[in-house]
Amino acid sequence: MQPRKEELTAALIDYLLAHGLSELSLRPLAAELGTSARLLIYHFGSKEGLLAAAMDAMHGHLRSSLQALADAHAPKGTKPLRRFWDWAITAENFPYLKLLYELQILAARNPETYGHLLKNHAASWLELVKRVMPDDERDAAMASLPIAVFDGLFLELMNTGDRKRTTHALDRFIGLVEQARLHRASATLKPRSTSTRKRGT
Amino acid sequence: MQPRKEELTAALIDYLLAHGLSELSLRPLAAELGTSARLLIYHFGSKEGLLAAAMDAMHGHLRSSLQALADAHAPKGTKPLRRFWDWAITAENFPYLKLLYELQILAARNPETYGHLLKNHAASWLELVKRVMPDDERDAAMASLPIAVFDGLFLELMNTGDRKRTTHALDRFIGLVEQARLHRASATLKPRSTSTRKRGT
DNA sequence: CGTTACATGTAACGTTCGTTACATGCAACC
DNA sequence: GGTTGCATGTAACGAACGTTACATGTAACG
Repeated sequence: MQPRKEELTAALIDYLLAHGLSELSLRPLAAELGTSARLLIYHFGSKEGLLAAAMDAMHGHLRSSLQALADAHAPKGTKPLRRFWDWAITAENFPYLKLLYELQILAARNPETYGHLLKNHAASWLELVKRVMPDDERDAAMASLPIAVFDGLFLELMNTGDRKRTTHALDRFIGLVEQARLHRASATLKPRSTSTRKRGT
Repeated sequence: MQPRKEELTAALIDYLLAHGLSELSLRPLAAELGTSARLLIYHFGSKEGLLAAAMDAMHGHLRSSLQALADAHAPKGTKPLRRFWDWAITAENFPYLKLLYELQILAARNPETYGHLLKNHAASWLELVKRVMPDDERDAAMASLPIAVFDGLFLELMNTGDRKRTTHALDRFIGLVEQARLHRASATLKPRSTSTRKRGT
């Protein structure tokens, strides 16, 4: 790729992170990048090619950042979901994820316009969650739940900006799951009063 | 309101439910409604007025439907969150909520364009959740959690259409909360082994 | 019958959209 | 030094956008 195109792609990403996808227009974009609509088409072929290049670069960035998260050794006792959350709400990563959620909504309504841009990150996230989850919780419904909690809290963070409350709520969820896990473990060790009692009648 | 305008509003709502907000254009809309862009402006004053009228009617519809849900007597033992979910994924209500989520995302990015249309249903939902929640769980973080679960699962339902898995995941969450509640209750009745033990050293 | 109010049709306005035609600069390479 | 290839400027294209001007139809009411 020509160096000029790479420069433009980087600036383009910043623009998209700041302005979103739904009202993107070549001329205002070009004005802010200090170039012209003519050149954007020249470098990227079309508006769709421009978006594709930008989203490709974004996915690359996110993938390497996720890899760095996976490589870093976890502070002991920190739950994976919480680590993922902390990673996601970083000043650096938050705008990227925000844009992905926006894209997901747009793609749900207009697949022919935005579908191409959406690598199936939802599916890959689900696999990621399943990988870190204990075996006894590895069914689709239980894997959906942490993702939904993450999605829902991230949405609320997008709309309210309240990092403290959303993070607190996530910790509550983690606490619920942990408590259930401990409860289940103790019930297995000494199956005394739980569900071994005959059903009433 | 003139009768013709009411007819148009009803048809307009159907169109918006089917096509979404982000790519709305007067002429295609008018063509499908069997009228003209000229008349849409005539009746609604402007495109923004048209959207405002449509969203107003939508909120009215949702409010009365929610009221009906509140008035109906709950099947005994059904958790409020599950009742709300069942209500939300109804064939009738689902498109409305889908549009509200779409609007919320768009408004988060372009408040000046879509902000007006967004009655603060997020806040009112949060109040609703707080109202049905036991006292000991009534802090903001714990109230955020059911909403986030609902939002996240609804998002996933929007994107995958998998009613079964998302509903199952919701039941899992309800189970977690219920289990924690029971656990807490028993710990209160016989505070024997939980947290009364001295911290180790 | 004339007036009034709602409704509609035709046509255009000015703007912005993505895209293209055409010409030109600039640096490197043979 | 001429050729080649990337980069850029100017200008316009046709289409679609929201909106408006102007004329007309229709039915109710005095």
